[in-house]
Amino acid sequence: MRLSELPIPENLRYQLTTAGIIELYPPQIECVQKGLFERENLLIAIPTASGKTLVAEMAMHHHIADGGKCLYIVPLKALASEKYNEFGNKGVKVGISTGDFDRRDDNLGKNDIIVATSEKVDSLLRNNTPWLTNITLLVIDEIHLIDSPDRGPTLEMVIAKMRYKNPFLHIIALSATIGNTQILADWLNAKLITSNWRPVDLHEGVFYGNVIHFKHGERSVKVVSRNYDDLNLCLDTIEEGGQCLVFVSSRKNAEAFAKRAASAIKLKSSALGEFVVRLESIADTELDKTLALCVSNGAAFHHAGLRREARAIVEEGFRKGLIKCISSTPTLAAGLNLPARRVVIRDYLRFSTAEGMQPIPVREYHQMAGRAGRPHLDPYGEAVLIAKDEGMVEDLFDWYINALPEEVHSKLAERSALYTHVLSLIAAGFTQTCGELAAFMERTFYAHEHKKGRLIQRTVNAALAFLAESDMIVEVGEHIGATEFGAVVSRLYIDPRSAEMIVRQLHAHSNYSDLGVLQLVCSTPDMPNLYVRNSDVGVLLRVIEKKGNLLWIDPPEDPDEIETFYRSLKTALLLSDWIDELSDEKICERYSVGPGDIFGMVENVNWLLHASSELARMFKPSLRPSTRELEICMRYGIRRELLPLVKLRGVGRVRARRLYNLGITTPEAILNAGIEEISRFLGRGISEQIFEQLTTKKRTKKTESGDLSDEQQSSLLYFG
DNA sequence: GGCACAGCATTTTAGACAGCATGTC
DNA sequence: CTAAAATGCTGTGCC
Repeated sequence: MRLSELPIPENLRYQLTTAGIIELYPPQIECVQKGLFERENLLIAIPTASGKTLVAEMAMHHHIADGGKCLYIVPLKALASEKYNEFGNKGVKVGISTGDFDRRDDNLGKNDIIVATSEKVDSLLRNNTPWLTNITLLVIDEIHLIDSPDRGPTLEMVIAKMRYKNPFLHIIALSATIGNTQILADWLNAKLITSNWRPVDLHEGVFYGNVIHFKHGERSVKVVSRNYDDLNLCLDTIEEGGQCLVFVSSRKNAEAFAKRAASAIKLKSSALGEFVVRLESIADTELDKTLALCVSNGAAFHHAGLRREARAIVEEGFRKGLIKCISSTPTLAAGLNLPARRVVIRDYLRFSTAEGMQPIPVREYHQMAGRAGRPHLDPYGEAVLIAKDEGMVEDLFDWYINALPEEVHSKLAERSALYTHVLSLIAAGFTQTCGELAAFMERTFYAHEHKKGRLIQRTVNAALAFLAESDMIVEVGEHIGATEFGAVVSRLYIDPRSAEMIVRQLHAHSNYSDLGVLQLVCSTPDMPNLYVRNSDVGVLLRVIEKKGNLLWIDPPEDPDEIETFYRSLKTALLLSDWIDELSDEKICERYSVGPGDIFGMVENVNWLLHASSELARMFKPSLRPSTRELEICMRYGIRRELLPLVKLRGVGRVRARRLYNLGITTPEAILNAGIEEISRFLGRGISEQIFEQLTTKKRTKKTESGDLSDEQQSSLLYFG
């Protein structure tokens, strides 16, 4: 089937043709035949990189041409950016909405396509965002994630809510290959498209004894290193002109492999030098320096300890073919599309606290293996598992290559999921009575899967009891409504249990302390915590002894709970070091984390501190100012004394500290020092910018006080 | 006594969504 | 609790 035969807008056809797309792939043809343009709901379960996105894109343009509006849901912020860029510049208006972008952007709804994470869509639904009712096509990318215990329920609820709001919604769901596609398709009222077709041949095999054993045939690999099979596999592909992706089970493993690969590859190219320089310019920790060193030889590692910029540089270098190999934790498996000719799945066992070493799921293997082979660039792709002994060769074929993909099941009945979702249904006005609530739950995938059992009702009741007990909802007869508290909690998008803890502790303490508040928010279920090592315990005990009076939560009696207590305390201490202006390097060393971890934790705690200061406004106004200050200190990573200075645009943690140490501690002091003086310390351009603000601010203040002359108004316009 | 180091024992272990309001050196 | 690599610790041999 050719592009020219399809009922898609002319400009899209043109764009695609220019990009070299003329003929549709077989699974794409099937989508068209099954009614893509007749607005049949579709569940498309086909391998990665076999053209799912194009199907969705054609459908979206078809809707837009008809005056429709499309919402594209993705699981990751990085994926949202990727899709946003991909859909742009094709004659339609594209918007993006994730926690990073869009600050209550009223123009967002003016776009034809909106790309958003599932949590963000849930948040928009809770705020009754008006344009959501105008959505005619809902695309759900990676819908198999409905199976995820922590985030799946949100996705499931978002789909149910969107269908409830808009009964005629056209749905296209994209999925990895899964075991029980039919039941998911039935729930969505969708036609099913499954296929194993791939645009590039994928050779899957197991490596043992210097030979890759494929289903048909084998391939021997040159022995360069006596000790390292993984390295030999990697060098083999590079020699052939390809690139290699090695998946390992821990960050340390990823780093160790990249170092070995770097010293074996020793590639030098001037193009690579640019990437090294970029990495060095943002390097302030050992981790960054190690990465730069590896990259200078053509190898890299990739994991969540790296800050986003560093990850982006590595990805770009690999995509341009300059970096020859990346060793990675699962970050790259689920994230953005970064294909390589050969993918080595070295560690198929991964540690889990509850169960020890566990084989990774088949679906994850497929996700990694699916990265093998770049369409149009590689003649084929290879996915290679490494066997540790001869007997494992057969096993690995059975476990992964010939295995059936796992089934997907609703996790909505997990107790922890329902507190927030039940509250949101009530607070956003989806359901007004117990009966309506039960009826709404009938629309979920969970109910579809468990037609007879009504197990979920018990969990719903437990959630209702908790919400009523903590005054977030009130039940009057059959009617259920959210209190103001409940409505705020739902909109802040925090777990009701977190909100309850925060409010309870705010009530219990009049003696404000930064550490106490940090300890509190770090103890909520919304905060992921650091791992506590044996050697940390001594340090923690000393802190409890010395700063115990500042803590808001006492050590638990129950020895089973002490671990959790230590973990939240350690996390609070890291954040407390951050607002004590300890350098990234020192923090990374002290807590054995990477710069990416610091960033992630600060971002996470910012969100919770914001929620806390909102709750303080409602329940404990006396603590509101301090909490609010803490929030700002956390955002910049500064001590309180710098607060007046960072209010100025262009002044952050570094410049504020420099000024302060010079004795210039307030904006007024800056004015008094004069522009010449300040320029000597901060440079001319920045100083001019600062002084412009300071003079503007004066005028604005007058405006606010009420006496507004014509002159002032004109100057305001000028500065506005 | 001090030190280097082999060899054994113990420890450690992936990832990442949300609010709000604008700009680090 | 299953593995495997990194890290810590102990004891030996050497000067």
